[in-house]
Amino acid sequence: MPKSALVPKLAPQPHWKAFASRRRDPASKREAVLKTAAELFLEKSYGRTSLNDVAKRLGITKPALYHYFRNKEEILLECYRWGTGLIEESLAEIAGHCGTGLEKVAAFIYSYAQVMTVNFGRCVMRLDEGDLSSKARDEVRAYKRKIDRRLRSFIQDGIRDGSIAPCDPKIAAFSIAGAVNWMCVWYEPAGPLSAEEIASQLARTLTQGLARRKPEALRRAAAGGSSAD
Amino acid sequence: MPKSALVPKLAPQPHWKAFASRRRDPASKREAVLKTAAELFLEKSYGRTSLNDVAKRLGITKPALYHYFRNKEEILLECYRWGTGLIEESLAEIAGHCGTGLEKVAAFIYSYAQVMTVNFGRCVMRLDEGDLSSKARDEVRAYKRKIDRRLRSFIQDGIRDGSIAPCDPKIAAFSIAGAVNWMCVWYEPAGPLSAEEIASQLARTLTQGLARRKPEALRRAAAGGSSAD
DNA sequence: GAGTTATCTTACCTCGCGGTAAGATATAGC
DNA sequence: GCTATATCTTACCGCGAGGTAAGATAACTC
Repeated sequence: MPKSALVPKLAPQPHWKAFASRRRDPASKREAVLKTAAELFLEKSYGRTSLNDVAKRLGITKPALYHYFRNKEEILLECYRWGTGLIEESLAEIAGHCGTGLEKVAAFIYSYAQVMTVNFGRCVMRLDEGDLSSKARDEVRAYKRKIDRRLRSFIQDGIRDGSIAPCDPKIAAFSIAGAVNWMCVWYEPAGPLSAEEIASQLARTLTQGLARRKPEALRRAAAGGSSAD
Repeated sequence: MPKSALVPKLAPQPHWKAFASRRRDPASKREAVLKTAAELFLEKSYGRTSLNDVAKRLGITKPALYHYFRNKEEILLECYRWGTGLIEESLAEIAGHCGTGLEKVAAFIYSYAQVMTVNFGRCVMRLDEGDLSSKARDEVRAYKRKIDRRLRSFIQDGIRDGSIAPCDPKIAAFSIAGAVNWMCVWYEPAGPLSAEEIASQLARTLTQGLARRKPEALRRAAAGGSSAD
């Protein structure tokens, strides 16, 4: 199904159909609500997105939404949960890999960057936690802290095994997270850069730095930096 | 909520006094409004900060604010302008320095990070542009693009003069900007890390990378990196 | 096909926001 | 002091938001 070249492309098509009929299929309708809500939250922010906006894009009316969610905040929280689920997945994958700390950090950057190209993933880092109730906010924060701890531990591993230069793991982790999270702001799916391209460039720049390296140092790092042991 | 008695510490002291008397001093009162507004915008976001909140913290009532600003958005825009002014200052300073592209990038990171520890500076990168009218948004965006172009040109200089490894300047600039901008989220003035400490660590990590370098490569880079002492 | 139930709509409520009108009050100039 | 003016307050308006009540209607079950 080719995208019509003339239409600005942001224009809606697919999961509107979820509500085309009144057939009983709560699961997929709930999902449709969530996806359009995530879209709108990213376009206009949570605060400026009304439930009427969400309903209109789905071709229904506001009160219908209340058959699938208790209130507006629950929609937001579910977006967060879906997104953190995605991150969890890709993080679990890395945990399996063994290698130097530096390798694990690079893998982290790579897969985390990919998640930041998916709407639910973007929601996690781009939407404002302040819109959540304090209970839900605690849940999300706990999750984010978990991610942060993991990244820091990779960095500490790297310092220990000699693949990473001594540094403050806290600041290093924040700078990596910041660089990748910033994708939420500038990345556009329709843009010229593919997710993989960005992910690998980010991983390289952040681990190797901007500064030019001597060829042998480069070779060493590319090999995994583990040749010293 | 009980507030006046045992407020945490971020709680206000100084420029509340600006409105203690009704002496005619519009300039400093306007500034006081701006500073408390910036504070609140960072604490609760623009959308969740009502003009009543601002007024209350200043010890006055909402309509009094309209003697100093035409509307809420003007307050926000002035916060942006103040912040971009700060960035402009520190950027102009760097433009004077000559050196390798890498050195200029390091200097950029260092001083930009410092701006991100000041409330008005934080406003520029942390507040949501979507809250501005389209005209004001264009103004702010143009300014941000200017900063981005400048950073990219430093990177391109570095690639040309050999101090920076070949890379996509766009992605490199975004990753640097992201890492530093992220400070807006996690930095706390009362925290254990000083602004200088963070700034120099960021400059080092981003230019040199996480990966350990061979001594000679390190020496070479250190000879060209003025900000990492 | 009839009854039941999930689904969705129309109409409405309340609340807090940004913003305004009009009046009170202190300051500044003489 | 007296006046004029800048400053600030009390009272209010309209709007759009999130959310609810109650009824219409389509889809399933038997």
